[in-house]
Amino acid sequence: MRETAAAENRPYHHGDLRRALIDAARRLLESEGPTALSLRAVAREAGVSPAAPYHHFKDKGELLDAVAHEGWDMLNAQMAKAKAEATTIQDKLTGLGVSYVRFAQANPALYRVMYDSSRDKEALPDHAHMQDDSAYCQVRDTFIEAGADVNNEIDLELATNAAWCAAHGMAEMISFKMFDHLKVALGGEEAFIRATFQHLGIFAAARPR
Amino acid sequence: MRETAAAENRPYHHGDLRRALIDAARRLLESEGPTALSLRAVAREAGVSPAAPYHHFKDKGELLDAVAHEGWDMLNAQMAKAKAEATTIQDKLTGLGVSYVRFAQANPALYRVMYDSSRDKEALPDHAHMQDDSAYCQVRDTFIEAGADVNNEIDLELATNAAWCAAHGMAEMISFKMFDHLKVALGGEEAFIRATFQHLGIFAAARPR
DNA sequence: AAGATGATCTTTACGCCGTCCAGATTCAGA
DNA sequence: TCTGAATCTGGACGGCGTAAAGATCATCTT
Repeated sequence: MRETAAAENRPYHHGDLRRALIDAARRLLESEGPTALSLRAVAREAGVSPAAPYHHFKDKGELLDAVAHEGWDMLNAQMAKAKAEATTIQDKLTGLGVSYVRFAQANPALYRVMYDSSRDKEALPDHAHMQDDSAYCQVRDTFIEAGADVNNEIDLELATNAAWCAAHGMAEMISFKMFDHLKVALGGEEAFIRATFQHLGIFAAARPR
Repeated sequence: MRETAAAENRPYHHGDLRRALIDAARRLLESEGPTALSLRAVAREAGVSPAAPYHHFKDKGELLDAVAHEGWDMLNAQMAKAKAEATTIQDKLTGLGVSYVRFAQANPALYRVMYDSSRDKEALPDHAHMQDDSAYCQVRDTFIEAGADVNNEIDLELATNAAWCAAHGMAEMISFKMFDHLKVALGGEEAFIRATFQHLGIFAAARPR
């Protein structure tokens, strides 16, 4: 008797069920949305019994955490690419912000999981803002490149936080239909994002003070 | 046989079960958080059978919508109060932003429900941004009072949207522990909010352009 | 090589959930 | 007063997260 999903032939026990579960979860997240993502559905998609995941994750939340972790890694990578491709400091800053919003827009369900699992712990995961290649550090470093005062740690963090607020706020707003006419008037979504950032100042110009 | 919750003696059928259900939901939301808010629990809290709510709401989502609606009304009122109490235009703008964030902070579960039920419809509810007393219109009007060009509708909407992004982003960030040391360093949460807004420009100064 | 050990997976079960349906109760209008 | 509609109850269904107990299988010890 064959499983319908992605199993085919299982070598010993499964091989790497943990990996398979995370992949199945991300597949379901894309295709069915966040509300349809149940532990049982993930197990089903991976071709395994409903209780099997408990040997790899303490509970559903821990599986979601693992999915969120990969989301942050993807976001960090995408922003690094955006920064690398930009030439001027100005472009780097704006590019980072636009890249952030575009990620949220391209992976809305994943983006939601990333913040939901953060909110439970009342903290963004460390690798999302503490490691060298993190989105947070990339923004902060760009502010430094732009001439921000390295010695004023507080102000540097404030600026980075402000940028994060702007980007996250924009990421949540852009999917609301109420702004569609602005996108049209400005000639596309990216123009809308850039225009909003311009009003917020922070991504449009480095503001060493 | 008496119910344990808030029923006591029911006159005819219940009186106004719709009202009672919304109140029960908000009570549970405050005390138990958003994850614990099930339709059955709400019915239980209201002292009524699990199927009773279906005579007043199409499904769970519609009950949540009603709760969200009251949340937006509360937010609009709180922001109107903040604006009325401020004297200068500067104070009005900053006060609106601070008031928004404070609301989200004081009612985190309600704030979550407000945006979750919006996201499902891909639109903020009309009364949250279209009526005269809405938070959106209050911010926009203040920009006008501050000298924004009334004829440039697009730019005015962009500015208002930008302000909303900043406030919402800040509202989501402020509960993360990773910023606690900034709150301490700046001498309180409100100072942290104001300093961040200052970096974002938009709430710190009207920016007619 | 053989058997023990422990990790992995399945089966079964429990209580909670959202929702539907059939019947009871009560209100309102003729 | 009778009738019909609105409101509420009780019970049922399938899906959920998760725990416990048993089966299976890779690996380690001797």
